Amino acid sequence: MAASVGDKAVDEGTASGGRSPGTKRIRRTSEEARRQILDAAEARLTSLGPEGLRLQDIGRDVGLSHSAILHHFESREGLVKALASRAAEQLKADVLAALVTPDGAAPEATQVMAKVFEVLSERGYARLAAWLTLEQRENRRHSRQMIAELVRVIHALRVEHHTDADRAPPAEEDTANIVLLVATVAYGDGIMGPMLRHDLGREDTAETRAGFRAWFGHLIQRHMDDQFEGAPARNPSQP
Amino acid sequence: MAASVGDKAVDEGTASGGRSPGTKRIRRTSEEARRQILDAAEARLTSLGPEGLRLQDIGRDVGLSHSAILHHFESREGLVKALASRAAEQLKADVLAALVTPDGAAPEATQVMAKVFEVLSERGYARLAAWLTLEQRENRRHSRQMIAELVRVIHALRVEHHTDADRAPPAEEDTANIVLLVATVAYGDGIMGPMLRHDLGREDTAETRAGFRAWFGHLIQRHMDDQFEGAPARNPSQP
DNA sequence: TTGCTTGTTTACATTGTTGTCAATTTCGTA
DNA sequence: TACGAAATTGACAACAATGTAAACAAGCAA
Repeated sequence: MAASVGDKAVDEGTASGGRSPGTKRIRRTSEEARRQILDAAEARLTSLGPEGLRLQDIGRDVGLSHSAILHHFESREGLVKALASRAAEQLKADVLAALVTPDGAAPEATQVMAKVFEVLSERGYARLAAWLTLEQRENRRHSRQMIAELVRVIHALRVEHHTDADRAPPAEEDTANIVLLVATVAYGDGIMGPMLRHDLGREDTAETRAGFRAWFGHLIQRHMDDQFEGAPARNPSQP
Repeated sequence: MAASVGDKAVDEGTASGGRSPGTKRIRRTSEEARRQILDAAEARLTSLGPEGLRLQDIGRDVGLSHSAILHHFESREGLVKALASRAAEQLKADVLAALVTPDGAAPEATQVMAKVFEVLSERGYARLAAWLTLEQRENRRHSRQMIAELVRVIHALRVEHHTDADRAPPAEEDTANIVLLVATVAYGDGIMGPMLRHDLGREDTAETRAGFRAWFGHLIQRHMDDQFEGAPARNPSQP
């Protein structure tokens, strides 16, 4: 995410947000202004939650009056819509990018999974999406496309790698369930993960997060590989 | 969840909510009033999202003025705190109840899992908790106790059922990961499940929800049983 | 330079929400 | 029945947030 929010308590500024008086007003291009505003809004939303999304506050973050924001987005509603739209597009782009390897080879399923987690869980999109979902005002177009694509690509990979002739190839529904599970876990982890880890007595560090992801990854991988027969009863979480 | 919210567009009522004028005012006990108010608030929160939590609206739902709500909960903040507290306690009670079988026998892990899903995902607690988490103002005491208890009980069950002498008993960390995973999925499913299913082209019916849960249950069960060697490569989602 | 476009601001209107307070109703009880 | 405690209300205060309108200024083009 971008835009600093931490400097919150300090500056008074004018009543309607904006830069400190005396300084020259800076004029951005329309796109730049929109980008900055969206960045700040996103930062506020993920760090402070729903209540953090006030036009004056956002304006103060980027050095604009709240009126300028209204000028660029028509209304607060328009800002939220734009925010949802951009987040969905970025999410889609990031995840689908993980499906394309530089050399054109087939991507590893675990790699894709890691990317989904990184974008959704680590980078805060899960919280954003959760909020937008709770407010029931998002646009599911991008997500739908992405999920379908994911199932398609991953299932193709599974079938391709399925060389064992005396066993049935995986059903597409199974792949769909896997994708559904991974997405669900990534969202759930992004939203409630820190709390749950805390409740478990674990710290919420990069290590513990990665540890859980790895354990889960093994679980999925083992299911996908169907290589249950030779696997020892070792615990994958402690190699 | 209780309290109807659907009858929203219709009644005008007085400015500050409450019953339609002319009818006698009814007097509840303090506990009853608090219960009704919390029910209505909970219903609004889960069905309408964060913005649905306005004192006047809640008052209108239960036939009270918003002042009465303030009288019972001091402030809006107090109401939200009480809401969080009660939800957490109910969740804990419901889930822990699933750990105690009527005949004193050990509970089935899948039963417990089903209960967790029912309470968290089906009954709307996940959305509630998610909102409270996004607002970062919940009380984690109950959850912490519950999770620890869950890990303890389930791990005891695993060790007890672990009769296979030539294999290492499951590590407690593995059990913790399982609980973490199930909780994460239950939350994620409750919050984003309907959307994700929709994105997958599935309807969000009791069947599709149950189908996914069953598939996931098998995955977990198979992992816990560690019975990978003899299992055929059948797809558990289509028996 | 002149003039146009448009990002930007200031001041204000409007609306909605929480919170306060005194007055009123209801019910249990002395 | 009368009294008192407590639930409930209605009107109003205080404030915060969105939205509007007119004026200002920064850049670009003729």
